[in-house]
Amino acid sequence: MDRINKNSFTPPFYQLATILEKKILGGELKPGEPLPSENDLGREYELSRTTVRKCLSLLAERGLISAQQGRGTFVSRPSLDRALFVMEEFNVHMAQEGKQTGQRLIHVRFRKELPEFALNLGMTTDDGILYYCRLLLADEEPVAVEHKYMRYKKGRPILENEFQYKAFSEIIAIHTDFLPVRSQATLTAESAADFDARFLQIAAGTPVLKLQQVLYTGDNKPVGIGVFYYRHDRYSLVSDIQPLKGER
Amino acid sequence: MDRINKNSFTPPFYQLATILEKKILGGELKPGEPLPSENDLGREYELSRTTVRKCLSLLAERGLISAQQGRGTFVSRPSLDRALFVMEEFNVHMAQEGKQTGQRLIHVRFRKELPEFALNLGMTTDDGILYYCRLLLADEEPVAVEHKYMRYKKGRPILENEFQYKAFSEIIAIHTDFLPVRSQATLTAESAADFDARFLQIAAGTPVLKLQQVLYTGDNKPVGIGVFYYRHDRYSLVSDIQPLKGER
DNA sequence: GAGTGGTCTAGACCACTTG
DNA sequence: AAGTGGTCTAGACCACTCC
Repeated sequence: MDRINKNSFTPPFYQLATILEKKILGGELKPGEPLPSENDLGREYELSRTTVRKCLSLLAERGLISAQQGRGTFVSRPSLDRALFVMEEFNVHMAQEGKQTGQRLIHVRFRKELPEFALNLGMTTDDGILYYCRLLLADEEPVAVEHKYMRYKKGRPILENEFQYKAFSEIIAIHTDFLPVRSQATLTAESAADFDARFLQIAAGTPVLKLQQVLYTGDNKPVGIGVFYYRHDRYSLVSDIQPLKGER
Repeated sequence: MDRINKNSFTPPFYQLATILEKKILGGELKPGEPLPSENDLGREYELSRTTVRKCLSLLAERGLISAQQGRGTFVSRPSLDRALFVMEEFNVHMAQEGKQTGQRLIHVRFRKELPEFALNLGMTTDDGILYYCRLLLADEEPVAVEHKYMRYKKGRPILENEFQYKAFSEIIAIHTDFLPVRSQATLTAESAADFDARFLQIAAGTPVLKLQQVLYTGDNKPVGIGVFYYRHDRYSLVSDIQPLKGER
């Protein structure tokens, strides 16, 4: 049996987590089977229950086990066939890849009407809509086109560089009476429309990744919609699920 | 100041989390600003430091704050412009939408060679490759085509229904000497090839969502590759970021 | 050296499940 | 009634940051 080394630089809860992870991945503990109870694990490895629990919650986060009050903690089905895609803001995403981002404002307009898809999402016009559209660049090359629609009262000027440095939800919070607290996003593939294709420098009809984002207030009214079209050859999402870094 | 109700059904750490979340979303605590120290929060709300920490770790998980040892805990930039897409196995995903899944095995073949893209991913042929290809259905309608390549020794028969009920990583673990412990997946858009388009009942060239999954052993050798093509009108990913459910 | 977050302990009470 | 996980407390030591 592996023991906990209390003089190690890696803390006990993490050591125990790698021990248990090894048993699960190695098949010693099979899906559906219960782990020893928290008290038993504490006795076995000479750790307090709090520490055991911290370890188990780490494994649960990673989808390896799940706890059921009153019953026990059980090994989950293999989690390698899942994927987790974290989509950051464009600037952040590209910075992570070491690329310089730029942007070009294509349109800013005050509109009285919303496009049909926005109405279908439950958004209302009210005092009017501010629409803007930007081309997003990475290392000088076009990567995405974004279209934004937000509820807006005329006469509250927005500086152009706000589009650049503030998140959409911030802009709405600052320039309207609405406070977005919820965001729902949908990701699919689609054919590039003529308009977007032109700015992306691709042929119309080329596949693009489409991200649609809807921001809601606390009472679940949509107050902002963003639609992104990404060139499929310059933007993709990556998920990496790996075992815990084991150490002494 | 909001107080903690110790007789409530919602536990104190959760109550405190909603209190702090409200202050952050409402702008009372602005991005970059420090929260009160854990000890101070404990004194202020009459909770132990452990409980305060549990609350803070909940907010940190949700991206609202981040802690820095020795410095303090700080409010993060607005997180509404992020998105989190969790991609489950096909069966699980469709079950969540209340759909019945089915599948049709298109090909199973023992191959001596790998396609070029697989070689580029660092996969080696060795004793040979098992290739199979399935059509995935939801409520009788074609949704995706998957192609799988795994290192494989001849003469270890696989039952057809294993493809149906076991995850790819399980099949590899059972039928080869390799144990996948790491999975890397990439998501993009692409044009449907003739082959896939036919089975998906769409025109060749139609945009599809492409997911490519590579399974690695502990020493980071690829042992299995899966490629999925999803009809964009029948498959999309959804992310929903909402505030904590506040209660008494 | 004072203050911060990171970890750990030992013990307690609760809600839930099972025999 | 016994055992399980869920929550909380009070106190301790450590590593880190900043003055």
